[in-house]
Amino acid sequence: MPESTTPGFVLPLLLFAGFRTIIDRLHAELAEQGHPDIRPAHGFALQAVGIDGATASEVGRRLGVSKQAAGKTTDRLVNLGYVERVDDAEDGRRKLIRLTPRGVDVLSRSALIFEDLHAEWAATIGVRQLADLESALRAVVPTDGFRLDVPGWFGI
Amino acid sequence: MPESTTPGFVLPLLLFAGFRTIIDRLHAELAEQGHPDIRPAHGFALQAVGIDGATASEVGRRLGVSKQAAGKTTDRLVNLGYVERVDDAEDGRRKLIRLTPRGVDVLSRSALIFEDLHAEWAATIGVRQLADLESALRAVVPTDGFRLDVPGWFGI
DNA sequence: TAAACTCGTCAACATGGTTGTCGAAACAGT
DNA sequence: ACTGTTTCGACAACCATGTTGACGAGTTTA
Repeated sequence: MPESTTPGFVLPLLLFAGFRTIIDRLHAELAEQGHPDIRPAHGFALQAVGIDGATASEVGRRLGVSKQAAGKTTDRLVNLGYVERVDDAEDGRRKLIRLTPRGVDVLSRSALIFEDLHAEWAATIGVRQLADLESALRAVVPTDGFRLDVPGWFGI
Repeated sequence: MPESTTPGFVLPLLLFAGFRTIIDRLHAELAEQGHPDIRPAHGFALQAVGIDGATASEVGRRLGVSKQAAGKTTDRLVNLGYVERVDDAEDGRRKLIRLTPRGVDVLSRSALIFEDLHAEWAATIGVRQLADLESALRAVVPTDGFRLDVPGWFGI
């Protein structure tokens, strides 16, 4: 029995490196496809806004940050042309954040790129191995961290 | 053919969730063991300083950030008592950053906690499955260093 | 010796987060 | 119908972590 034990600190580094690899490739692709200014945090925020739109408070709740932080990220996304704020006719306090066509475009492009990257990983390590990797991760991460399964990601 | 394909965007979320799970548990443990003020970015920086010490420029290079950013992180670590700056007798420009005993303590505690968490994962998904997960990740991540230059996006 | 490089630091700024506060609007209970 | 509570978005101050650009001082090199 070889006992080739990996030091424990390597595991988080590998997980982080895997995440970074995918996200960096995604944003390199997006930059080439006409979205050079989008940043990872923007992607998460757009996903939280979703196809149906949401208020800043709701976005904050979905992302697990304060409504003020969500408001500031929204400011940047408005500035970049990815979302817009619309007054809610039924509730004078609310302002609905809605994806612009450009926002929808970046989300649908992201979905395609994610599929490509997923397929690339499958080609590198094997379809079965990738499925095993995913199911192993599902088993060890707490399930509550996953409200980000936004339908708007492929949807359109 | 079942084709129960996971959507591509789930993979990075799983990787990120796995990383976050480990790092959050690490810091909860460290807080209980007398290091409540240490943050993930500090851990990476202390690791880059290492037992032999390093200059700010060298730490920046190891972490993939500017020397100015490394200097600022060093300021915070000095403030928290984890490192100290020592003038280099041989080179008047340099100031060696060295771990204090407290800095060594947090690194060795972290190593133990990482081993515990690794063993926990092994118990949950199986030793073999964990080894497969690690070797799959090694196959898909580029072998060069890890860049940590995106502030704020995993709670650092 | 003069030029070029390297070191640490200062300054200004961007990003993404936090708390606290506050007015306006909506809601709930008497 | 009035009143107290809650929620919404916004403002302000602040923190942590990054970035460039500049610069004096020390070291290396041609």
